[in-house]
Amino acid sequence: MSTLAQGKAELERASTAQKVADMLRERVLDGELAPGLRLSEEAIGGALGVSRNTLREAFRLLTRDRLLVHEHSRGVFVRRPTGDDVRDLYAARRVIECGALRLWNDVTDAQREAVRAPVRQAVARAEKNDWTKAGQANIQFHRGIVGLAGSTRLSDESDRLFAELMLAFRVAQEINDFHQAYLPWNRRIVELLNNGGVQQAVDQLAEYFDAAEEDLVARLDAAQP
Amino acid sequence: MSTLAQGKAELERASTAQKVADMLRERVLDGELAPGLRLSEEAIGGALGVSRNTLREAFRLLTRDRLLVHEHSRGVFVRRPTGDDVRDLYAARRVIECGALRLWNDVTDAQREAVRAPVRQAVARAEKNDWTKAGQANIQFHRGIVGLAGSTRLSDESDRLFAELMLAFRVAQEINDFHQAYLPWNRRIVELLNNGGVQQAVDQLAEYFDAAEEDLVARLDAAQP
DNA sequence: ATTGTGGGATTGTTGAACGATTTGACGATA
DNA sequence: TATCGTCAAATCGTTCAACAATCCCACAAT
Repeated sequence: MSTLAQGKAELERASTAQKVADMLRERVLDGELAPGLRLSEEAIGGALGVSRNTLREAFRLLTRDRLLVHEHSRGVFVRRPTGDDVRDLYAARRVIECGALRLWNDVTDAQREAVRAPVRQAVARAEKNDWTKAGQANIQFHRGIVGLAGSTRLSDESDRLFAELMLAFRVAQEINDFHQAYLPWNRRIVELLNNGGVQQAVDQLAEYFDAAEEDLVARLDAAQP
Repeated sequence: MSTLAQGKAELERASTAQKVADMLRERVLDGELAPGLRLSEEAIGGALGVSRNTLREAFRLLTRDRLLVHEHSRGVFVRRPTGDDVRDLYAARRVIECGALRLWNDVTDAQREAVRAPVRQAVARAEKNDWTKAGQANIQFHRGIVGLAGSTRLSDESDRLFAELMLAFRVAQEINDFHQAYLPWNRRIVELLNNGGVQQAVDQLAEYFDAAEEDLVARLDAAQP
């Protein structure tokens, strides 16, 4: 029965708009479609071989994820996060992740492992100088923290916040070395959690957010007038 | 200059899809479009005088808000929240609102007042037996709590959670008397906050969530097999 | 009672069309 | 020279019609 349940996802055909949206999302997060770029309906639709109506549905999906911004009669643009956006994002993360981390002692072992494992991965990958994968593991670490809350809605929204943050990293031109600087913080947090110091771990996480936000805002304001 | 900024909102014409979505959202939250109902593209589009394509864009917007669910090649339906949905919703609220409430001593007076005022309103309206308005004030109370975080993204997402919860109330057929039962809780929370007992207020809020969730899930499972 | 098997209705997607809006260049005026 | 209309081109917003793909339901067959 379990194998049947796995096959379910494959059977659920994705709509064309969904597939187009997934493709565009990748391009945006990769940086191939740079922040601020305008996405012409005709050009993109022609290149992808889908009609304008279908493409517009894909745009709506990405607008929901805040990767694109829609301006009336002007078109859709790849979002270019500002300093205020970053402050807003970190205000949300502070509440969500610190709140979730406080549940550490009330969750399953699997949930706790979903926090610990990514840090081990990040360390291993950092030693190989694979900062791209180390950065992905860093994201997984924070996804694991949110997962402690046990709410798919909260996890989904957090994924959107993370994606938007990736855009901000790109604008600030610090995709890789950003995660690098804060990896030690993650290790400290996991150590504190393993030793029963949940409150101290939460404090560390809050400090991390303070430092990361300040750093990112500064670089962002420097990168764009 | 301030008057100019106010007029900005009026100038920003809403698209047809946006207006249609707003209209449908009202109908859904009113209960005029009952949970589980299928929304025919042809029927709704014809009644509202908009094309299928525009209507589909409106559907996408409401699907983002989780008021509608989209099933491939089957159409869109008014969401019918289940017990699991409610548990998920409250798991998210616990983290968000309890986390936000902990910031009580670090926010502006205006933010604190946005928490106190709705409770006063709810009490006044409850005395007049206007439970509909009392319920709205109850929502405002929780919106105020989320607002302590100072993140528009978090507030927007919370609004979606609240809207989805209203749907659950409707299915459980306890729109009005639900808020009534928990009004005393809100008063106690505000009292504790005013007397400096932030941690106790958070504990009270958590208890409120526990009770509300249990109650709602029970009624929901009883209302639908 | 369960399993094919139609046909009818609805959604998914496309392509074209036209009005509305934005944009940028061009020239007129002070 | 700088500012202000004016106009044409490009693009978006919306509608419409059409067809393929899919789902649903009733009916027949075993």
